[in-house]
Amino acid sequence: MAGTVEALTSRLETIGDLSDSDRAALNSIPIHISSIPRGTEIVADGEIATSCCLVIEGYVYRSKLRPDGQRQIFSLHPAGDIPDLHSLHLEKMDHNLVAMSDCTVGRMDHRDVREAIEDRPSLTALLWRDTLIDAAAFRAWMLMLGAAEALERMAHLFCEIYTRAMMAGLTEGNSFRLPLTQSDLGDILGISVVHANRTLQDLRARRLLDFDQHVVTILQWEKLRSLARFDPSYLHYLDRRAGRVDPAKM
Amino acid sequence: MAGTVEALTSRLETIGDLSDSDRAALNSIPIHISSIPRGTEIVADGEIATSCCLVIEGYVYRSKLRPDGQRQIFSLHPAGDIPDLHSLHLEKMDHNLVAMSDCTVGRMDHRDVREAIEDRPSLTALLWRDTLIDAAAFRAWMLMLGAAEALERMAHLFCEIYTRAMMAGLTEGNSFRLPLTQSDLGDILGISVVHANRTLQDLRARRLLDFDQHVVTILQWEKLRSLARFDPSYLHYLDRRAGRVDPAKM
DNA sequence: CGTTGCTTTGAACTAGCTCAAGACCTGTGG
DNA sequence: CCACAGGTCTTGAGCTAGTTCAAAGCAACG
Repeated sequence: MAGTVEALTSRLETIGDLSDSDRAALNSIPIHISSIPRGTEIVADGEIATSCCLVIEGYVYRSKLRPDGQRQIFSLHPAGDIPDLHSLHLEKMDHNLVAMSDCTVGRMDHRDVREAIEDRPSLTALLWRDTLIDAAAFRAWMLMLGAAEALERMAHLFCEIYTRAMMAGLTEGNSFRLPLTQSDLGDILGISVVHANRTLQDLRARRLLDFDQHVVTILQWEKLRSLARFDPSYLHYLDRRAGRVDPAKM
Repeated sequence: MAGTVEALTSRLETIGDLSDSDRAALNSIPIHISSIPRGTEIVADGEIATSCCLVIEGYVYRSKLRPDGQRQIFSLHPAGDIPDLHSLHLEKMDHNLVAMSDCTVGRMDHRDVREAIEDRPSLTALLWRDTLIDAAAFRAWMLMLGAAEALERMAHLFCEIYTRAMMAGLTEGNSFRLPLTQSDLGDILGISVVHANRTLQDLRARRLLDFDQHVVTILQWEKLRSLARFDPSYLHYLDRRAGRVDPAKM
C-alpha cells in the first residue's frame, strides 16, 4: 500500500496542514487500486457516484460531451488529485471522468471517506478547500475561454499545467510529461484541432516552449508567463520545502 | 432581523435538509446588514476576506477584470446566495464581488460562521454542498463558453437564471426582474455588446423570450430550453413543495 | 508493410469583432 | 416644464480570428 495514499497526502500538504492524526485517518481509508488504459471512462456523466477516485499515476480529465459529439474538457488531474471529490456531496455526476493516459487509480468509498473525516474538522476543511481550489481553477479557465484569444489561452494552460506538475513533483528541470493530443488541447481551449495545431506552432516559433512526443519543455518561462498573464495564486500553493521555487514568485 | 437569514435558510432548503438545530445555529450568526448602490464593489480581487456576504435583496455578480479593462462575469447571485462562501477556506479573493443592482446585503464574520457549523457535520456538509453546486454552475458556463455559439449561450443563460429565480421564489408567472444591461450580458457570455444586442434580437424575433426594462418574460419555455439544450440537474434543486413544478422535469 | 491515429498544410468560408454614429431614455438642474 | 447630459440600445460596414473540409505526411505498432 506504500506510495498510494502518499500521493494524496503530499498533494494536500501543498495546500494546507495535515496533523499526524489526519494523515493516519487518510491512511486508514480502504483503497481499491486498479490500472486502466488510456480512454477508459472512470465515472460517467449522469451516474450516481458512491466512491471517489484518487489518481495514483498518469493523468485524468473531466469532460462533457454535447449531443453533436463536441467535447469540452474542464480540467486535468495529475497524481495526487481526487478529481471527483465533489461527488461526496453531489452524488449525481454532471460530467465524465476519463483516463487521459494509461493510469493507476484508487477507489475510495464515500462511506469510508465520510467516516475518516467525521469529527476531524481540520481534515474536513482541507478537503473542502481542495474542492474550492478546483472551482478557482474553473474560474481561471472561464476567464480564458471568455476573454482571451487562442494564443494566450494556450500559453495560460501550459503555465497552469507546468505549475501543477511542479507541485506534484512531476517536473524534471523545465520539462515534464503531458500525455495529451492536439485534439485534446483543442477541446480544452474551445478551439478546433487545426487551430490548436497552428497556435502551438506559434508558441514554438516564438521559442516559448516545445511540446513533442508528449513532453513539454518550457523554453522561456518569464516570457510565456507574461504572454499568458499567468498569476498562479489561484492554485493556492503553500510551499514550505526549503530550496524550492515558489510559483507565486516565479 | 426577521426576513434576513430567512433568504439563506430557504435557499439551503432547496438543495438539502436543515434540522431545527441547524436553522437555529444559522439564525444565531450575527449579521451586519447594509444597503448598497448598484456597482459597489463588495469584495475586491486580491483582498483577504474575513467575512462572507449574504445577498438579501437584489443581484450580485462575481467578475474579474483583465489588465486591458475587459471584464468576465463568472456568476450571478439572487437573494439567498452567499456568493463568496468559498472565502471561508480560501481567504485570498481571486475575483471581485459587485452589486449588479441596488442591493441589501448582510455580512457574516468567518469566525461566527465557523463557530456555527462546528460540531454540526450536516450543516457543514450542506454549506460545502452549496459551494459544490456553485462549481457545477461554473462547469455549465464553461461548456457554453467553450463549445456553444452565441445564440445557444444566451438562451442557456436565460434558462439558468429563470430557474434560479424560480428556486428563490422571485418569478411572477413566466417573468422576473433581472437588473442587467446588454453590456453585462456580453461580459457574461464572452461576446461584444454589439453582438449581445443582435443575439438578443434574434431570441426576440424567434418569440422565445422578451427582455426589456430589466424584465425577462419567457414566451416559449420548451423551445427556449431545447435551443439552449438546458438540463437543470446541475443546479441540484430538490423541490418538496406540493404543486410546484420540478425544473428537472419541466 | 499496411492500418490506424496523430499532425500538418492549404484554401474557402463565417461568426463575431471593432469602429462609428445615431436613436432613445431617464434623471437632474435651471 | 424644458433642456441637457450620460448611459444604454441599435444599426451599418468593413475586418479578423477562427472554422470547416479535404488531403497529405508521419509515426508507431502488430
